[in-house]
Amino acid sequence: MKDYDELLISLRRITRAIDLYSKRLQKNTNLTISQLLVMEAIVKIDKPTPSAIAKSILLSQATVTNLIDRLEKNELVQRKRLGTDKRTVNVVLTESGEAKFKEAPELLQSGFLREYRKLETWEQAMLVSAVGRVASMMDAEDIDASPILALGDIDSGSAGG
Amino acid sequence: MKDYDELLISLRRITRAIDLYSKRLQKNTNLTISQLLVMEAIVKIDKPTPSAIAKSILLSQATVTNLIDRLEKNELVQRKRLGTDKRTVNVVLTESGEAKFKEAPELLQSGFLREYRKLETWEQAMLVSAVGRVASMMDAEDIDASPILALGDIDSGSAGG
DNA sequence: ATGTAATAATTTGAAATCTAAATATCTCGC
DNA sequence: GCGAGATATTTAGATTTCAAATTATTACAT
Repeated sequence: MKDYDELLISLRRITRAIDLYSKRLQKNTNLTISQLLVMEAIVKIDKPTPSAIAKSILLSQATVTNLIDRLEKNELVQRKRLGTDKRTVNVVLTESGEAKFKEAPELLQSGFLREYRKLETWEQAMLVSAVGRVASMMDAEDIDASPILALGDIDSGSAGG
Repeated sequence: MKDYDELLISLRRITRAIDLYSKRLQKNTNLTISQLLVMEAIVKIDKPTPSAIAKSILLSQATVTNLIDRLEKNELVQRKRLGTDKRTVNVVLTESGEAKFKEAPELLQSGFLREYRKLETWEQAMLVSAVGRVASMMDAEDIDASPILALGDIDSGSAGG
């Protein structure tokens, strides 16, 4: 039993629940959470290029390209080269994309939201703050990338990140 | 701006951090978090069958099969049909699997663990409790997956939600 | 102008993960 | 002993996700 076992399990429960919800959405609406996030970013951001979208929803550019591919195949978004810089791509919602986006479901399980909204304000704030704190501790800059190398890689050269 | 935006972002940061850490582990040790979890389960569980492992680490059976495939290919585990029931498979660590498992890294980023372990006991408990609460709210049984049925399936028709 | 470096996007390759369907085996009743 | 239904596992197919390698274009220095 490690001192972080319980936390680990809770985190796995959360990520799994999110994944399952995403898959359920896909089955019902043919859109996953990630795809919806991309569409939301397109609406929100000023000039929604793949890289800007990636930054705004915390995904790599490659992943966003992939998601846009799928959305484009389903004719919900369209790529356009608009500016003078021909490298940059602007992504826009199609008409059917806008329609679909308007009636899109929430990005978190409605069961969760129902419970969450029942909480007192201070309780909500407490949860938000705790989860935010864990997030900060988790994605803090990786000074610890090297200690791992030290475990199995002592003799060969360091594989830089 | 939705009332759960901040929470959503924190959750995404967490899942991403975990995913990136898993990929970094793979690069350095040729093992992902999930693979390590499977090995840990094999050590911990009495009769580690794929289904028992799946239940213990909160993954589907199919996923565990997949992970065992990979571990077996790398000769870290072995499938054995031991009992009288020839449907069940027992998974055991090979010698090299045991060796690798012994020197395996932690399942959470060492940076996170360092910070976490600096906290006062009550603070740790608070985080664990908060994250656990979110997990419970998230993976609670989805009564809202089929609200129509929940009302008493009056005309046993439309199932799709 | 010409070549090198930087930037934007895409492609490629690998892994994790799920559901649903297929396969193999077991148990029970007759 | 045989067939029906249950149980354990695997296979198939889809999506997400990343890093690294490629491709296309721009910016800058000479």
